[in-house]
Amino acid sequence: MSEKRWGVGELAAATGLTVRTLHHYDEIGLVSPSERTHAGHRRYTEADIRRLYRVRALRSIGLSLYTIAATLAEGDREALRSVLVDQLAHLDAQARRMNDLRAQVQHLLERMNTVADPGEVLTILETMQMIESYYTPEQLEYLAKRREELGEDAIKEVEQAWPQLISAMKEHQAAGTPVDDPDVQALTARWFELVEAFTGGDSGVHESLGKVWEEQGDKLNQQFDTGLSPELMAYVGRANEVRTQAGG
Amino acid sequence: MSEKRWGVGELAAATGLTVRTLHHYDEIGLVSPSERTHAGHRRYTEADIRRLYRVRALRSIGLSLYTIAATLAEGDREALRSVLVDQLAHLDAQARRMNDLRAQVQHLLERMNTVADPGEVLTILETMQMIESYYTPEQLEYLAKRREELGEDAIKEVEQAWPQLISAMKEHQAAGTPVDDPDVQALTARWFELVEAFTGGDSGVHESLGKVWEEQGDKLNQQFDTGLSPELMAYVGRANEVRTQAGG
DNA sequence: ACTTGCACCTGACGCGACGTGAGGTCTTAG
DNA sequence: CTAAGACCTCACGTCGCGTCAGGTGCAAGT
Repeated sequence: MSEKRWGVGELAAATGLTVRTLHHYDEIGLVSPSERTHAGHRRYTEADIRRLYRVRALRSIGLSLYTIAATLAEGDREALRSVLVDQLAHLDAQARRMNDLRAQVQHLLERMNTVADPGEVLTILETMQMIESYYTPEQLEYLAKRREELGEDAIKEVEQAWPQLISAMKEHQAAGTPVDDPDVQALTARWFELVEAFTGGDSGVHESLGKVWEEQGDKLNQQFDTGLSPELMAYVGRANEVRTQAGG
Repeated sequence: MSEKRWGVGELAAATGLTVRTLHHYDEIGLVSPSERTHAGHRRYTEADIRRLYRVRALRSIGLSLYTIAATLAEGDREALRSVLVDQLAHLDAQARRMNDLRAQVQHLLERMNTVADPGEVLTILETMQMIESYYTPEQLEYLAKRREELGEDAIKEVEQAWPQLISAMKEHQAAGTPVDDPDVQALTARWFELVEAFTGGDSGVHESLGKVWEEQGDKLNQQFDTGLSPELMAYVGRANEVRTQAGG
């Protein structure tokens, strides 16, 4: 009746796994056959196969073999729920990462169309990385903490606010609006508000950005047509002087 | 002037990488220092560092070190563009996979709330996998091909159509509507239309599903309250007999 | 002169989930 | 008696480094 036993090859063919995979699961003790023939051949019972199916189910949602082993060892409902919840968060994070990367790659491809010299394309890459690495590890750690404190939503809001702020500021600068104009002053206040909200008032971050700007600003300006120009930065700087003198 | 050279530790601190990483890049010939001191210490030139920045930029968008090496070796614009395009597709696929997995996990969590016995939760897992593995590799390959032919949108449409179809059919069955009722016949036609659209008329797939149904139908019915009951399957079967006799 | 300390070196194992042989054993059919 | 399968056990390769372990070169302090 239920005495039927399965060999590895047979089981592999039935489940679509490879023999090596079953060997591996046996090696690490995740799914071991209950019996062996006198020749040492693996003989899987129905119970073994049920365990195998559970393992595959948990694998199919992306859990590691280690986690699966632990979960099946616990065997209770809450253990399973908690790994599923963790996995949900993990997959969320992964999906977001992928989307972010995707956006970067697409951005880069679009930029490539507007640049003539092939060498410049690579220079863009260099510069991208340089800006990132001008943050020291401590600063990066600090920023990461801020990110947690503020929460994802707040960060996204800030990131979406920036382009609008920049373009508004650009228009004023292009139109020659004086820096003590109320609109400009409001925008400037908002500008530094965002910067401080994001950096937490860490002046080291500002200095780093200033440093990279001195060295790379012109290049950046040439290549990133939608970004910040040195003129704009100077304009904002003058506006901020007026602002701080007025306010302080 | 430009005679400054950098040691590994110095460079590591400046870029935020580890010394080991720089060693690794040197080992595989990806970024090697142009010089060494007489003591064998690595001395990186500016050109080396520019190469390093390019490497990190390409890494930051998820390329493998091997791909980066190949791309930088080619050095031309089209090579870069093509790897970026490939990477875009790759990231797309990854993101979709993550989202699919996420959906599955969430689905599973929801199901867990409606089931009492912890053992049953694991049985759900078993059954999920069993259904999948009742498809032979050839069948799976075939289904994958169909998926491509039909396109993602069509598949999604079908998947969304199923629950509605099932619940409508369920109501008729519960109400005792005769199987030759025009509404029921229309629903049945749609039912098998969807099945065939999805499987491409591969009867092997039907047989597999029939087989798993005989063995697991009752269990499935107990655990998946929103799904298909044997009674409903029988009802649809009878409706289909009427349909095929009427049409053929 | 000796020690301490630091930055650096090479070499080698470890991870995760198997793929891919290599080389030997057991069983069955011809 | 042999050839063909199906099975066995090592054991190395993958990828991008982390993490020791053990040794060298050089400058400052004792």
